[in-house]
Amino acid sequence: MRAGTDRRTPIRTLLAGAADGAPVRVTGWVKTSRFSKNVSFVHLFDGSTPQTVQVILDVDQAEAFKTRLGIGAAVAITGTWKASPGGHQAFEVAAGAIEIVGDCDPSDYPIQRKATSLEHLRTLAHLRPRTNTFQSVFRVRNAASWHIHRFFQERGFMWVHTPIITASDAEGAGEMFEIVAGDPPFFGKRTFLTVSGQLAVENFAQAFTDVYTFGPTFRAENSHTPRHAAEFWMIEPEIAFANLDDVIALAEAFVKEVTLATIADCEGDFDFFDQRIEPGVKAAVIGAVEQPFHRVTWHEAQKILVGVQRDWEYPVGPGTSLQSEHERFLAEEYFKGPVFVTNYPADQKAFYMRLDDALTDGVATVSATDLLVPRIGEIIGGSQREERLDVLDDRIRAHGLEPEGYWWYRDLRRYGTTPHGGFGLGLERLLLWMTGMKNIRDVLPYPRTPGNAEF
RNA sequence: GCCUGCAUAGCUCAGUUGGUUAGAGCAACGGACUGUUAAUCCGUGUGUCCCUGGUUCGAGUCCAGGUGCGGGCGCCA
Repeated sequence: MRAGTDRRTPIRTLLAGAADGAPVRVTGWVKTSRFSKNVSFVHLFDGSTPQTVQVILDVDQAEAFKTRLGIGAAVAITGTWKASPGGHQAFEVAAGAIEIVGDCDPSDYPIQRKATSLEHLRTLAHLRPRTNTFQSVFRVRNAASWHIHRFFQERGFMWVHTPIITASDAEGAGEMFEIVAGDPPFFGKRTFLTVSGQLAVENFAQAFTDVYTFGPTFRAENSHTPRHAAEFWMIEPEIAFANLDDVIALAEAFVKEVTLATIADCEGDFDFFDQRIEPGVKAAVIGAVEQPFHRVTWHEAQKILVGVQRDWEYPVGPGTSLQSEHERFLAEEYFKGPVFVTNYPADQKAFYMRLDDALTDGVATVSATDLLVPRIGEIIGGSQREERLDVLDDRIRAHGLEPEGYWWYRDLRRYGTTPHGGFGLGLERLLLWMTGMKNIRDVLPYPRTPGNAEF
């Protein structure tokens, strides 16, 4: 019986430099295998790296196990780490003992040793993590999540676990899923799944100064696009004693550092995206974050759009709103990189965004910003918050809401309030941008979209 | 929610103006061969042509409805 410490050596660790001749125990799943008269090869993956490890079988081992070492089989192999005569790897495992831990019949295993469409793999959400693409996607998702926390923690931000269940039924960010448990209602009032932790986290910013949330968020919108999901993960920092410029500076530093650190951690995965998913994406993303992000006011952006000779599907200019086609033009063609659009008309934005002191071209604006990136469009929405109670009340009423319903949010404006702000960033949209993946359903482990919650 | 496209073998697809036994590549399986690398070569099998109804001598093909999936737009992250 093996000792607990001998459970396995991750393939990533082996490839990073195990000693020649060292005894190893490698566990994983068969990626491919080739059998011939003299020597046979089995390639294993275990999720620790995009690379496989090659295992060498002698004639007797091949004869004994060849029918059980097809794609998908779970195996544990003890053997020796030794230099490889083959051209594609420096070292390999010479098999000693071979254990078939879990058989897998290739004739009806849904994952094939060939290219398979992402659409088809969505119907195999339980098995697609074993494919190259999803191995890379979810390693990158993990690395990005880690660097998101690291970015904030290194700067003294406190992670606040804002509630999933909320009674704020008008957070202004979309349709909500209602919780129907209990009759009378379990919580004594109507409750919903959160669409944003922002209102809740603002309170903590007025106590801990720099805070953030990072967790699942829910929208009951009937959206059918590659960029929308009913359940997604959002990062929402909130900072006190801060204005819109501080929020933008934070957002820019955040996107840049998280992106570069994630790519540095997952070089092999990004090489895969670059070669198989979106040619050129790696250099384009790195290039984008090595320069200052552009910045333009909403009114300036409209002037740019009006000056372009183009048949817009939607109108541009004063009184219009930025549509997807306009956002993509600004990020992809005009600025050719990430761009912050600021100071949107007040009637286009949520009630909690701070009203600017002066009108622009006769239009009331708010200290809000969206970060637009090529291919994706908006990945960040943020603002300075309205800290003046009388203005906030006017804005709440202007949105057809009742100030009384926001009594605790309003309280913050009465007791030692500060100028403050923050932003929300969709994790999946950041991942789409970094990796070149095209559909949000392919960067969520088990995507929830209208009509789809099978897994 | 609006608009639009698609549905044929395990997967990706072709299938002509409606015509008789519906095809290819890959995968799988069998064999040969090879320190192989998405190996290569030879061979083998594979179908509720999404469902229901209609038109027709005859429907994978045309029509209607339904179902499923994708894409564009809106909402937003």
